[in-house]
Order: sequence, then C-alpha cells, then structure tokens
Amino acid sequence: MHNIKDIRKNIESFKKDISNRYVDFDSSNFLKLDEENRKLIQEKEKLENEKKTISKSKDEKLFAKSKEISKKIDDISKNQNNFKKKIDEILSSLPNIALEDVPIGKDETFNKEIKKSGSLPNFKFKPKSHFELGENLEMLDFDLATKTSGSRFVFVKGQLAHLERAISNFMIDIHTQKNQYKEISPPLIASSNSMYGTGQLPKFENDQFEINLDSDDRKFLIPTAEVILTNIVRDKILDEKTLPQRYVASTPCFRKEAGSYGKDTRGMIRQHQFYKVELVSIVHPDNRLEELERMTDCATGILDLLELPYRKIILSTGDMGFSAEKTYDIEVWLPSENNYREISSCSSCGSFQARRMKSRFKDKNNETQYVSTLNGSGLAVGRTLIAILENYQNEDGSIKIPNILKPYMNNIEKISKN
RNA sequence: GGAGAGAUGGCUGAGCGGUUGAAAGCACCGGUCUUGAAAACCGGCAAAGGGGCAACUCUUUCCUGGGUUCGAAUCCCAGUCUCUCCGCCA
Repeated sequence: MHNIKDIRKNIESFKKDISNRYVDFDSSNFLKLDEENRKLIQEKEKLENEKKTISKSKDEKLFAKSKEISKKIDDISKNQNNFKKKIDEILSSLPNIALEDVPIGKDETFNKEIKKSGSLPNFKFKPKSHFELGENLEMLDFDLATKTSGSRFVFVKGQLAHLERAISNFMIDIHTQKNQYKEISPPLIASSNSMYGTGQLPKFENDQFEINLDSDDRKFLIPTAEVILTNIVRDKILDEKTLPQRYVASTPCFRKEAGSYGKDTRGMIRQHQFYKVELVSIVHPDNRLEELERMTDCATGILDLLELPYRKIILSTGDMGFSAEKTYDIEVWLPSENNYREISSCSSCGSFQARRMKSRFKDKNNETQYVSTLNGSGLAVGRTLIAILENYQNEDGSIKIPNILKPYMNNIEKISKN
C-alpha cells in the first residue's frame, strides 16, 4: 500500500514508477476521486464541528437543529465513503514501487544474473529427470496422488520422504543456530486480514485455497508461511529495541496455481501443496537493504552446504512480486533440464506490507514510523529434493546423500531401490 | 457443546451519559543532580485523517458493526476474540 499523500505530491514520478511495474493506473481519475473525497471530508468536518458546539452548549433550543445536522452528516458520510472505497480499491491493487537498481523490463527476460556458484556436475551418462528417478525408485508416486487427491499432488515415500524431512530439519537448524532466526511452528490457515496485510488479497484471490467455514470471516490455506510470519507484527507499534525480528518456519504451502495450466505438468516442480522453509525479517527501514543481502546469503548458504550449483539473479520490475521493491531469485541447477530453476526468492517489501498491516515502531525521536518487512525462501523443500535427486544421481538410478545431510539420514551413503 | 467473566493508549489499569483523548503506574524521551551510571526530582509522551509554507488547527478513534440520545468509552442489539469452569477429544 502506498501513501496517498506521497502520490498526490509526486503524481508524475509515481505514474512513471508504477508504469515500470507494467500495471494500468489512471492517475487523473485517481486524483479526481481523491479531490472529491477530501472536499466531502471538509464538508463533513465542518458540520461535525457545529454539532459538537451545540452539544457542548447544552442549549435546548438548538437541539432540533443538531438533529438536522446529523442527517446531513449521514448523507455526506455515505457519499464520502463511496469515494473512499473506490480510492482504497485502486490503492490496494497497486504493486510496490521498485528500487532504483532494479532492472526495468516487462518479464523474466529482463532479469539479470548477479553471480554463479558451484561447478556443474559432469555426468558420463544422460542424467534422468527427478520424476523418472523417483518413480523408478518407487518413492515418488504421482498416479496415487491423482487417485486420492487430484492433479498436481504427489506421494513421497520411504527413504525419499525421510530425505524430504531431513532437508527441512537441516535448513531450520542452520537458520536457527547459525543465522539467528527464531523457529516458529505457525497455523497453516490465515484470516483475510492477514492475507490482505502481505498482499495476497484482494488481487490474487484466485491463487488461494479458501476454506469454507460457516462464519462470515474468510479463511485461507497459507500460500507461504510469509503470510503468517509477517503478520506477527500486524497492528503493532513495536519498541525499536526489538528490531530486527527474524522468524523461520517450515510449513506446507498451498497454491491453486491458477493460470499455470500448461506449465510444468510433469513432476513435482509445480504442485498445489509443497513444503517450504520460509524466512521473514522485520527491520528498521534503514537496515532493510543490508538485511536483504544477509537473507539472500542465508538462502545461498544452504545451497553451498548442500554443494549444489546455483546462480543468483535480480528480478526485473515486471517479474517481481506484488509487494516487493527488490527481489533476488536463487536458481538451482537441474541437469535434466540443462538449466537453472528457481529455488528461493528473497524480497524486501520496504514499508509496503507494513502500511497494510499497520506495523510501526517508535524511533529515537519518539515518532512512529513503519517497519520494513522482508521474506525469502530458505529454501523450497520440494525443489531442493528435486535438485538433490538430479544432481546426486548415479548411473544405476540410486541417489547419493549430500555429506551435510548424512547425519540427518542415519548416515547412509545413498538411496537405492529396496 | 453447556455456564459465566471480560475486551480502554507501547504495556498494566481506572472511568460506566456532558471539556474524558481518556486518571494512575510502567516503559520511553528531555532536563536537574552525579567523575560516570543508578536512584531521586522536574518536564514531555496515542494514532489516523483533513486544512495550512509553517506555527498551528479541525475531525475521528476506548474490540467490530448497528441503535438510543442534543450529547456515548459509558445505555441497548448483533458479531468477533480472550479468559475461567464443566463436557468431549488428538
């Protein structure tokens, strides 16, 4: 959410900034609504003041007039609320503005590679895809999932299920023990307030799994733990001393993936449900860029330990998420695709989410300001499993266990059939 | 599922129809004192929105939404959430 005062003041630059995000914004209409809204507010406040004066005077002769004024106020309020609603609708659908160093471009082709790390595996045979490997091992079962649940689900079985759990535990251990994140085991269902706070609502309702309850308030399966972890500070005025706050959680994530019907239909790249270890930082706005680098390092640190090759890219203005002002994607090497694939996405959201959530802190001058929020995957567990399968595969279809994971896997050397 | 109690500022907690945006305490900020710190004392300290270059000023807000009233934190209705007790259950 943007500050409407800032928009008003710098309408031209705002128009330009928002156009860099490739969304439509009718600025003249917006300004008109804003102007009308403020005009009505002024009318209303004048009447309210009058009414207040009468009530204070306790002059019975004026009581009738006060009643009349009340009616007028009601009318104006209704009208004004309509304008306010329209303004809020527009405002809440506008994405965050990108920082200056973010490459401008309409899609992922404008993303920029920042660094490459690790050496690509050199197979003496044709590497198989993760789903071939998994199915041959009889440890990934897509057909069974189709039977029990439908498309875009998977059964992970036996030692591969163990490996998935090991990955998750390993990541959490690193983030809590080395990276100073606090472990959280959160609810997997979020209220619409929370979904609004992080920016999933109102614009991306179609991507969410909504839970049907009898009550009026809507609930959603979390698409990422970011929703819950970030909303920890919703409606709060924090003590500056409590910053930064860092949270990590490993949770299932649920996504409808509406509009991705043709994409990644084979395998477990794109599922309705997957595990992800999520990092969230709540920080002083001055420290947010530093924190973004730190968070990204926390994510790549996991890949370093797993000895998986990856690259780091910065997303272009058109490819960034709704709430982000700057995003790094970490892409891991997938031999079967001969390409890199997203395994983590780390974003600074600046005050964008904080404004929606009303998350503030008192600074040294005793002024309240909005905190900055950051989130990143550290990492997507399902995709890490995929990356290990493919990068650590042997010619006979068995999978070597990365050294760092062995303690989490009863020190076995490899996973093979039976 | 049944029966009660409650929801007030960053926090604790008074107020229960008329300058109450809200006592008191804590926390926080500034000052005096001190070699420094602590203690003590003095002062400041809610948010959002509107108007104004600014000083400043106006409006709204005591869980949410309705209602009563000239006037509501205070009264009425509905809802949400929290706590206690009983029942049931991972």
